[in-house]
Amino acid sequence: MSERVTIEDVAALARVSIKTVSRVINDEPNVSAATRDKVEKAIARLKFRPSRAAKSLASRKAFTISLLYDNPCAHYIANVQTGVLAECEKQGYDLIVHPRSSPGYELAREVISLYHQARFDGVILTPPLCDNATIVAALADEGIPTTLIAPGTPAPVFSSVVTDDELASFEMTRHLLNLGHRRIAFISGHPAHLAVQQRTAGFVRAMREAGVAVADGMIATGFNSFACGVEAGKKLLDFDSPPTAIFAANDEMAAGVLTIAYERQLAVPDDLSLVGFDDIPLATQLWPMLTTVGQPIKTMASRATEMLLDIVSGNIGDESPRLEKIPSSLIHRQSTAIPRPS
Amino acid sequence: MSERVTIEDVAALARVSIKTVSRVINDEPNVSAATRDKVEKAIARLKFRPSRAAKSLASRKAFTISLLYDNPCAHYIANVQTGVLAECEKQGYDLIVHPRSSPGYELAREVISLYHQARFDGVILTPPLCDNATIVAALADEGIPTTLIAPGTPAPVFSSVVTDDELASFEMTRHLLNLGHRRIAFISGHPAHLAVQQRTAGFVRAMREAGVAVADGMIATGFNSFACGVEAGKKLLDFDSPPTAIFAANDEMAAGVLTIAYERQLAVPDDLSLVGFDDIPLATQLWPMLTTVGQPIKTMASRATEMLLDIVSGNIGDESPRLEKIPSSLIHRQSTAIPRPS
DNA sequence: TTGAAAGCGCTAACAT
DNA sequence: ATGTTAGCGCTTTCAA
Repeated sequence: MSERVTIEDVAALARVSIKTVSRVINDEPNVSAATRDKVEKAIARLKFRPSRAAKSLASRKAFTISLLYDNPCAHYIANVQTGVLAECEKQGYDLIVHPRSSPGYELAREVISLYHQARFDGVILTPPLCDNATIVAALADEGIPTTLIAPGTPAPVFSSVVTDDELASFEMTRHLLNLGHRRIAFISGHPAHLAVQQRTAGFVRAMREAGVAVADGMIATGFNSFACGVEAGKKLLDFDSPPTAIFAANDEMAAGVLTIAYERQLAVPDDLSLVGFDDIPLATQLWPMLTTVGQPIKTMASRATEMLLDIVSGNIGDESPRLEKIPSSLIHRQSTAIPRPS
Repeated sequence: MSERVTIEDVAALARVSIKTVSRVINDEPNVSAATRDKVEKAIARLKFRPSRAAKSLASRKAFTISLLYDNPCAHYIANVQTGVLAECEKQGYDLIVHPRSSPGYELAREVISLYHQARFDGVILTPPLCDNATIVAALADEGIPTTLIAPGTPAPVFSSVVTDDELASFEMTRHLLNLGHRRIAFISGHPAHLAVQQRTAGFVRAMREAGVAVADGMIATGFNSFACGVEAGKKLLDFDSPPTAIFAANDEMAAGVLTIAYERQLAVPDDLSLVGFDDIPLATQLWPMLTTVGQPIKTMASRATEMLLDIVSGNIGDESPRLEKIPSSLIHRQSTAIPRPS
C-alpha cells in the first residue's frame, strides 16, 4: 500500500549514512551506542523492515534453507518441520519445503537447479532420501551444504543426527524386567529397515545381561504393519505358557497385538503388559494408551538445522562431517504393569 | 563453485540485449521466433538460471506465498501443504510455512512484518486460524492478499474453499440405509465444532427422508475423542435392541466403538456395521479398516492456492470474494455390510 | 521487434 | 567510528 521505507529513509532521518544503518540492522561492531540508538529510533519510527530480496542480491545468500522429504508418515514430517523451523526462526532464516514429487534422479536435478537460482543456501535431508545414494552423491558433487536426519547409514560426506535405537530398546526391556516380567516376547520389525533391526539387538542384550533366557518362539518376526502385529499376537498368545509382556518393535504392531488381547479377553496391562516403539499418534488413540519409546524427532531436526546453518553462515571452518547421537526416551503410559502373581 | 551465469552472459552469447533475454525467460511477446530460438540455445548452453533475488528486487514481488497454521493434527497439515505445493510448483512460486508459535496477536504482527519485508506475496489461512477474528482482521487491514481453507464461518472479506459436511453425512447415511439397515445409531461430535454439527443434521435428514424413525437413544453425544467413542459404544450396544449400524461423527470415536465390539465378541461388519468421518490414518490402522468420509483436503488446498495466486499475480480484477464448495467422497472399506437377517 | 539506461534496496570493499 | 562508491542481476520505462 504505502511506499516502501528504505534504508535511505532511515539514514536521512537519523542523519547518518546508509552504511551505518546497515551496521545497526546487522548487529555489526563499530557503531557508537549513541549512533546505534539514534538509528534504532528512526527504524522504529518509520517501521523500517529491510528487504530480503535486496539483502539476498547484495550478499549473494538466500537466507533460506530447503527441507527435502519423501515420507508417507505425516506426523514424522510435521515433527521434523517443526524442529527445523524453530531453529530457522532463531537465526532469521526461511524454510522452503520440497516433497519429492518426481523420481530420484529428477528430484536431484530440480534441487540443484533451484540451488543455482539462489533460492536456498543449503539442504536438510530426511529418511528415506538421506539413504538415497543418487541424491546424496548429486548434492555432494555440487558442493551444496547439506545435513542428514536419521540416515540408516550415515553418509560420510555430510554431518548427520541420529538416535540410538539399540540403547532405547535395551532400556525398555530393562523396564519390563524391573517390573518383574521374565517371559517377555519381542516382535521384530522389517528386516530391511536397519534402525529397526537394532531394536531387536537391544532387546536381546538386555535379556542376556539380566541372565533371563529368551524362551523358544518368543521372538516373532513382523514387518512393521498393524496386520503383522495381529498375526504375531495370535501366535504368541497361543503358546501353552504365553508371555506376560510383549515388546513390539513399533507402535503399529503393538496396536495389532492389543486387538488380539481384546478378543481373548485379556486385560492390558493386568494380564499382559504391552509396549511399542516410536510414539506415533496411534499410541495415544488406543485404550490403554501405549507405553513406548519416543523419538526425539524435533530435537534431531533442530540440531541438524543448527549444523547446516553453521556451515552456510560460515560460522564454522571446513571441519569434517560430524555424527551426533540424540538419546530417545521411554514414555510411560498405561499399557504396562507388574505381572500377575502366578 | 563456478561463477554465476547471468543474463548478460546469455545476451553476449546470443548477441542480443539483456532485455531480449528477459523477454524470452518471461515468455513475453514481441520476440521473433528466430531470436527466441537463439536465446534459448544460449540459455541451454550456459545452463543459465535467473536469480530469484534479482527478479524479486526488480519486480517488487517475492514469488513466494506463506502457509499459516496452528493445527495439532499432523496429517491434516501435511495434506494441506501437499495441495498448496502442487499449485505453487505449477506456477513457479515458493512456499514458506509459518506455524503459529506465539499467541494470536503476535502471530499477526509477525506475519505483517514479514510481508513488509517482501518475504511473500500472500497468505493461506487454515483452521483454526481462519476463524481467528484478530488475525483475519489484521490481514484485511493491511491489504494482504489472503485465501481461507475450510473456515467454520467464511469471513466475507476473503475467498474461501469449504466442504459440505451435511451432504456427506446425508450420503453416508443413505449408504447404510441402502444396505438394509434400519436401526442406525449416530454418535455426534463436539457441539462447539460447527462443521461437526452439520454431520448430525445430514444424518437426521437422510433418516427422515427415508421415512425411518430414529429410535430413542440412538443419537449419542460424543466430544470427538476415542474415549467418548468407547462410552457411547457401550451405551448403544447395551440397549435391548441394539443398533445394527453405528455412524460416528469422526474416525476416532468409531475406533472407540470398535474396541467395545471386540470386547463384546461382536464381529464388525457382520454383527455391526461401523462408519466414521474424516479418513484419518487411524482409519486404515484398524481391523477392519473403516468405511468413512474422505475430506478432499489436498484439492481444497490447491484450489485456495490457485485463487490466491490469481490475486497476487494480478490475473484477476478486484473481484469480490468467492466461496467454493468441494464435495467430500465416501470411502468404502471393510467395516460395513448388510445387516444379519433377524 | 529490439535496445539503452535507470533503478530495485541492500552489502562489500575500501576510504576517511 | 563513520562514510563513499560500486555493484548484486534482474525489470521497467522509454526510445529507436
